[in-house]
Amino acid sequence: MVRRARRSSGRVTLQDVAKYVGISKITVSRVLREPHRVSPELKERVEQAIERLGYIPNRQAGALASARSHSIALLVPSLSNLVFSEVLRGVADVFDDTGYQVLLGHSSYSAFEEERLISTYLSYGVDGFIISGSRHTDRARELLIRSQLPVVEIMELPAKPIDMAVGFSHEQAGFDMTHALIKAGYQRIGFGGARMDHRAQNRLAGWRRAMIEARMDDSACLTTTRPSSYRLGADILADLMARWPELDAIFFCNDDLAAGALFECQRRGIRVPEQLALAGYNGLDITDATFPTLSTVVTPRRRIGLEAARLLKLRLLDETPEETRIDTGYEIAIRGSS
Amino acid sequence: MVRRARRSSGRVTLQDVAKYVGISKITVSRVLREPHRVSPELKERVEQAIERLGYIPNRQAGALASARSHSIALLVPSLSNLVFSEVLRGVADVFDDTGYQVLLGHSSYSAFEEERLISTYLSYGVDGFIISGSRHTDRARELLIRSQLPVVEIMELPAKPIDMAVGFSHEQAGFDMTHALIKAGYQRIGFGGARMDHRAQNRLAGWRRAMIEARMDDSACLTTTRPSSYRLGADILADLMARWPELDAIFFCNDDLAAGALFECQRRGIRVPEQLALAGYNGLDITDATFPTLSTVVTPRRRIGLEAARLLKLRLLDETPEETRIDTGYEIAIRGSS
DNA sequence: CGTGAGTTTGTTACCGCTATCATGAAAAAC
DNA sequence: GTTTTTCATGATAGCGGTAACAAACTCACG
Repeated sequence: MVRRARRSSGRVTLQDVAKYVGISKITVSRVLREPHRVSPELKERVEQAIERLGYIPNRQAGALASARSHSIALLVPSLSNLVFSEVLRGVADVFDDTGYQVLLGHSSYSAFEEERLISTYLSYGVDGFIISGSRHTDRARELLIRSQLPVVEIMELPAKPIDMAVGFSHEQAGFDMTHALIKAGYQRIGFGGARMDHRAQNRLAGWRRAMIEARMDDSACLTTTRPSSYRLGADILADLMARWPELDAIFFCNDDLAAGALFECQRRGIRVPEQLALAGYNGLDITDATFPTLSTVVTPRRRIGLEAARLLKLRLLDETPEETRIDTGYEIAIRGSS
Repeated sequence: MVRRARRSSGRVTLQDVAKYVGISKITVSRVLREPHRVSPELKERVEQAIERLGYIPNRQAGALASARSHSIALLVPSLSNLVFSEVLRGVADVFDDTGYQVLLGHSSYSAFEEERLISTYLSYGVDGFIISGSRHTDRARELLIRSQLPVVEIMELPAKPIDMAVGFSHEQAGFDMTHALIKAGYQRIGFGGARMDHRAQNRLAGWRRAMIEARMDDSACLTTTRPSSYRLGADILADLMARWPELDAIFFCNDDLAAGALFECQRRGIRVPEQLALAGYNGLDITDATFPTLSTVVTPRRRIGLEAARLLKLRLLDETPEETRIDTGYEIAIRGSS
């Protein structure tokens, strides 16, 4: 019934390959890691043996022996948010063909879950971290610092990163978009937000600062901690318009909400942008596809991934990056909806 | 005494905890894995020591010693496709709090990349696989079979799975949606497709079968291998309408295309569904949000993830699932766009 | 032809943990 | 009271690799 666990897994090991060729296993190991140090003929024979026996290296053993796992962790809040899939693409582009494996984790926007993930990936022996956000639990911070591993915090731009950082100011981006709306002549600008994580709050803060600087009323603000969705965008639009019918523009803390609001406007016959202007945040594909197209803050997600990976890679190769805190900026894209 | 240089990583190990408490390391190990086998007082002291020293287990060492990594691999074609983030959610829901780690890999719709991923995750010593699709390279198949690990193929429903399978027939789903359009009275139904992976081709086949069965013209079909996007949906719509202006309905192989086409209709002043009906595939959130809402084939992505994970988990616990090939079905949702 | 440097291969000792078996003491059974 | 079982803990030997050092062999050069 209960099978006795064998000590040996039955898998082909280095030793098996070595015995097959009639050499020692360290030489087989060298063929895989430092082929130039092995004579061509022997290398050839070893490679054939590997092929014939179907040998697959055991990375756990390798990592244990060398104290290097050749893997890094990329921690994001959400995988269903397209924002982060582009970050991943950037990271993957840099680490492809370097022999490094990118392990993906998602914290569901929870700092505690993030802490757990950090702990998990430390136990996997990752060689470095790329982590979204700069808000962590104290213990998470401590884990990272004590690990002495290279860490890149991305998306935001903390004043004092744990180690390195690549991102931009969401507060300033929120300010700039609001400012652009104001300059375009909109008088009564509302704000709609969902999820309201740290970054969304900063966008809101930017909106508020711009409104106050322009001596405009900053009361038309509706936020919820519920996760963002198209439907929620429609609901928020409805609520905002019910409470502040005089609004002539709404800045949403992300594109999903803005798109959902646009659909709701179409449903209600509200003409965009004539009656009501809309703006989103992130510059997802959809903002460029809807009718009218959506004004938005285009955030350089892929570039953030690329730069973060570049910094981390340098560190992994024991080189010193010229800078360790990169402001990628963003772009205010005024489109059909405003 | 010439002492060899130590290779130790400097990290806190089981041995350190054991020494701190004044016991052997195997007992510390037991506290973590089989706490009931350790006396309560000792357990308490060990736990305090672990806390105090900040011990984090090394999973690679554990996996190496026990030949069990307590991790599984989930391989999907794409992470930017929201279809798969819901599958992941289902899988994660089952494996949360089981001590199993879900390692995510994406093949970018390439069978060769998939093969590479399988090899990589085998070298990580995963205990099982959940793999999207049933089209694999010969070597990938062989790797999986030889590994003797439990494997669940998902999304499609192959006649002869490698091991287990959870999915449904995309051909039948394509047929059913087309059939529903025909029954609703549409006379000239086109098909628009992108990416055209195996599953998309099956949907096309279903459309074609329904058209032929109804003795309708199945020539109005436009597909491309380019990746799907909203913009591409607009382009395909434009091309279809240019070549077959008489079309009164279009079935797209996914929701992104359908939504993009809808936006393009709005742009061109084509009334949906009066002048042209649209239908998508997958039932993403957006289909329920646009105006009009989009008819679509709602695929049970989360459930597929749940069921696949359930089967795999049973296998990992050495239990035998009652069935190893689950047809989840799907739902034809007729909404505002048709 | 001896010598030293460079190249190629091997030996040994771990990495940090767990499987297995062993041990002594306490509890249960006879 | 003795034997058996159970419980709590420990000693030992790996798991499958790699680092560090060592040895054997090559080859150029004086």
